Formats: sequence, structure tokens, C-alpha cells
Amino acid sequence: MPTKKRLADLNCSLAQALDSVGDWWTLLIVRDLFLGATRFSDIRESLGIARNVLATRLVQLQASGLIERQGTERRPHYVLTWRGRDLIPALVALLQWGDKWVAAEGAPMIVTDEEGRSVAPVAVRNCDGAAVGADSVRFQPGPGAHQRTRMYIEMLARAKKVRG
Amino acid sequence: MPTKKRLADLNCSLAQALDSVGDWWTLLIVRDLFLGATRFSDIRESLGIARNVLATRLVQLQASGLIERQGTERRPHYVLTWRGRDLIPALVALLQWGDKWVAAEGAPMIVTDEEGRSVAPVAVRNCDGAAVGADSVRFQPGPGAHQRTRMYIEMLARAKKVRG
DNA sequence: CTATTTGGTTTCGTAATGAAACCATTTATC
DNA sequence: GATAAATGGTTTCATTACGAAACCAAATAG
Repeated sequence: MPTKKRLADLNCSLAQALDSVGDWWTLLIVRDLFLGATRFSDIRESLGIARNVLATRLVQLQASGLIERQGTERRPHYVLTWRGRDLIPALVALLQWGDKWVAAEGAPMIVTDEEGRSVAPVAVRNCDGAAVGADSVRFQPGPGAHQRTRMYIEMLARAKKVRG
Repeated sequence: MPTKKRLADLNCSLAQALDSVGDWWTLLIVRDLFLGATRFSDIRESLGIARNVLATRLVQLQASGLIERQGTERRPHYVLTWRGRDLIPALVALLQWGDKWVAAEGAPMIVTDEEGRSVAPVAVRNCDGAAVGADSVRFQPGPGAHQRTRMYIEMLARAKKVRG
């Protein structure tokens, strides 16, 4: 009986994250909430998402602890929790990727600080603050790595070294 | 006749990005390729993804210019293009979010630089390199913003200011 | 007090997913 | 060189998710 695959048991935090925000709409809903939308109808009209799908997503987002319902029961305000707001770096990184590689007619949105100065491209940095380019980023098994994960990572790293 | 909603026409680069990498599997495939996997079977076994789904995703990823097929026709190596590698900041940001908020038994994977020193949490930064916290991040309409987008952003910003 | 808006739920047809079976070509084994 | 096994898929089919539209109760506006 085929059921939706649970990414959560993949022993990878990326999969864990995608289990919370991995479908097409969720990050866009988070974006709208971050922009300041709080109403069901605001999000619905902004994204053009079907009502039933939005309703389900909001329930899931609440269950994952990314949003809270506030105000009256029948006409709630939806707001991001801190856990939800903490997705901002990932969200901005994806947005910038879209700007760089896809957006044809210029960026639809610009990300700025409080003073309206646009932010730098999100990058991976080491503890000294120096950018670590994609060619220099490495993955190592961590304390929560299963034996299978550990072997897979090491196998690939070996193969990579052989290829040069 | 209900068809899959195209996120691409949402006038938002986040939606553009999600149109390329927005489903459950795609970023995990990118992760595997980044780790050094090149073979169909490596990815398949690593993720436990169905064969037909993986085949479709690889075709889509190639069509989006994120990966290339190399080597023989019948037994290709799949490798990330530069466009694909450029997803690394977003990928790492999501992975760190999963580590922080979901991972129970410690991080399965650690991200490091070439010398094995683990990297800092990915953050939004201004041009001076100072971190811009989620509370300080703002979105402004950009040059590619449609009128509708512009009004929506401004409407929400006004409402936010009223709420305080 | 009536009309409209809000925030959904229900129903139904279409599309996507997952599992398993199948298959052609390459590579390894004897 | 023949045979076995692995690789890289495609096909088929049942289940599930999605999208559109209709419907509905409570809250708000006039």
C-alpha cells in the first residue's frame, strides 16, 4: 500500500527540514507570513493556492511548530513562531538563487536590512567569517550519523579523491 | 481541468527557485551529487526513492540545467553544473535548520571547510558583513516587481507598522 | 435585520507517487 | 567465449495528493 514516503527517517537533517517545509507551497506561505500576512484570505489570494490545500498546510505548519494561531477561534491570525522565522536564511538563500539564475526581468523582491540597504548574497562562511566556496565545502559524518550514513559518506569521499 | 499549479508565474524568485527544486526529492538528489555520488543506483539506494521517480527527477534536473549527463549514453555519470552547485548555501542553511530544530540524536552530518573546520551558521548579512537578524530583514519591491506584487508588499508593510 | 465577507469543509476529476515486474545493455566470472 | 549478475532504466497499476468549484456557518458591515 503505497503511502507518501517519510523523509524523516533518512538520517539527514536536510531531509528532516524538507519533511517540515519540503512541499511546493510551504516556504511560500512562510514568506507571506514573514511579509506580514496573517489572514487566510491574504495568503490565499497572494499565492492563488486552493482553499483546501492551504487549510491543510496551515494545520501541518502548526503541528510542526512553525506557526501559531492567534485571536479568535473562528477568525484566527496566523503568525510565525521563532522556529518559523529561523527559516529566513534558507528562504533568502533560495530567493537569491532564483534571482541569479531564473528571474528574467529583474528581481521581483529585494531583501534589505532595517535601513533599506540590500543584503549581501547568503554564503557559507567559516568561523573567521571568510566565505567557503562550493568547491571547498565538505560533509563529514556527525555524532548522529548511523553506520550506514557514515559508510556512504566515506565511500563517496574516497571515490571523489580517486577521480581527483 | 485541474493541472499542477505553476509556481513560476508568481512574480517571486523564491517561487522560481521552488519550481526548479521545490519538491521533496530534488534537494536530496542535489545533496547526494554534491557528496560525490554520480550513479543512478547510488542515489537510489541512498535515498530509497522509487526508480521511476528518480528517473523523472533526473530528466527534470537536466532540463533545468542543474545537472549534466556525462560518460556513456547507457551508463551515465550525473554531475552538478555550476548552477546546481550554487544551491549549496540554501542547502546548508536548510540542513542547519534541521540540525537545530529537529535532529534528536545529534547532527547526522557536519559541514566543514577543506581543513575540516566546521562552518558557521548560515546567516543573512549586510554589505559590512554584520548579521541581519530575522527581525531586521525587510522585503522591498524590486525592479521586476509587478504592480500587484508592489501593492501587496506595501499593503502588508503598512498593516505591520500599524500593529507595531 | 439583511447582506457580505471570512474561514473554512465537501465533493469530484486529474495528476503525481511508490512498488513491483520487466527488459536491454554492460560488466564480471568462470 | 559463455554465462551470470549488475546497471539503468521503462511499464503497469493501485493509492494518494492536488486543484476547482460548490457549499456552509459564523462574524462583520451597512
